[in-house]
Amino acid sequence: MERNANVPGATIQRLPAYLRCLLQAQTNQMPLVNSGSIAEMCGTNAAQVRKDFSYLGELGTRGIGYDVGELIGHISRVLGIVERRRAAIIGFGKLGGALFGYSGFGERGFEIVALFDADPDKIGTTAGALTVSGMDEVESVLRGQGVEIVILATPAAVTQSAADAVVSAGVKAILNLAPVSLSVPDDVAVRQVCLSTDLQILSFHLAQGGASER
Amino acid sequence: MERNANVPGATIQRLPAYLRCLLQAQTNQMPLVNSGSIAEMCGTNAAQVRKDFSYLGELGTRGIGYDVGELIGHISRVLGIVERRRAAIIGFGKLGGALFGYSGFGERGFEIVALFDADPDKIGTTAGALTVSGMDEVESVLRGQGVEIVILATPAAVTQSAADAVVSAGVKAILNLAPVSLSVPDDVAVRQVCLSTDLQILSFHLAQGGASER
DNA sequence: GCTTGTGAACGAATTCACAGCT
DNA sequence: AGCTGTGAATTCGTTCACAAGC
Repeated sequence: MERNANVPGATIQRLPAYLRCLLQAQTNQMPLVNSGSIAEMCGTNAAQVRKDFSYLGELGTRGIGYDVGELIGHISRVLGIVERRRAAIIGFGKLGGALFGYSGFGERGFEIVALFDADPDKIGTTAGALTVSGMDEVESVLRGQGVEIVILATPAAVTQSAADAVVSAGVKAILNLAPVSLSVPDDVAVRQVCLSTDLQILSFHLAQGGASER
Repeated sequence: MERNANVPGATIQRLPAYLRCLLQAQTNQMPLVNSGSIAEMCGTNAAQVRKDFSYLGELGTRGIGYDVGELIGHISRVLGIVERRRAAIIGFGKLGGALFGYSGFGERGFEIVALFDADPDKIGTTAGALTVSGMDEVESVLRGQGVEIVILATPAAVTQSAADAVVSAGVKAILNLAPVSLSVPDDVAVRQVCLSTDLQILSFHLAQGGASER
């Protein structure tokens, strides 16, 4: 849509962290930052920060640094979160419930507008302003609500079929919390989050003795 | 400790996914697999799989493939999860509670042996076989229990100080679920998991139109 | 014949180092 | 003088293509 197609994937993965640091700088009444201070806050290095930002345009002023407010606006625009995106959670168990209760999504550009679960005892119950829907309603509710992103917090065994319903509803972005690799058409973006995986990677570092990472 | 120091980081990050697929193959009574079938299960390609495994040694048999049981053993050994590692959760709110209730850690090499929270109302309460301890006990309990990995599920504002206590206790691996970048000595491995970050990356893909990712 | 293991080619990402503005 | 923006150099990771072994 934009010309951001040339922004490297590795850079995009760091933009949210930059955004977080910049919002904090803004809270701390800092009107300007330079690449060194951003690097320090995010745990990278100054050259990396400048190179990353350079893919987005010429955002700074030589000799001065970057305007915090402008940078926040620019990164938000690139990430497509200038207005909040509508998301849904499928699987309203402990994890799904914890995520729904988490306020961080709202602050970072996302609004949860639908909840789904397979358990008949949960269907029809309310959580906040929402009512939990059943799995047979996934497609219609997602379409009706204009959901753009779905978070899968389902048991592993049913996750692929949930994903299939989500894809049928025309959703193009899925965050999968179940420990299975999904197969979806390749115009659908999937991100896999698996805490066991992260623990195993940490375990490797323990097995090695020394650390150093990312 | 081992000679695995030469295994590239990118390979290590894929080992947990391979392990997951292999365990599933084992459940399905498949005694052998080849690089192509592993690739399909994990969403990579065969050359990648063979190259990754080659860093761990010569694990397969030409013309035949890989023995599932042997591979599982080998990868588990490299990841250092042949015996379960002891972990703790700091921050026993909704998220911490959901993680504690999750059985997947136990199946994948980890045992939760301690819980901590700052809330006086929670301290002293029991969850499963454990009693929730206060933040002033972090260092002593972690040492006493021989905890190797800590999961931080604390509010952002107190996460750095919790991390400091964890580091003081001699723990060398931290999984941080709070949306802040931690600063720790560089012999401590940290992995940052932030769902908002992942949602923002997905949002970028939506903003672009097409997807394609990992 | 089929599948692994691996050098070599290629491509992506990071770091360096300095020219260009303010 | 200070800090950004960026080509060039380097490092890291992936893919290719084929020799080696069952």
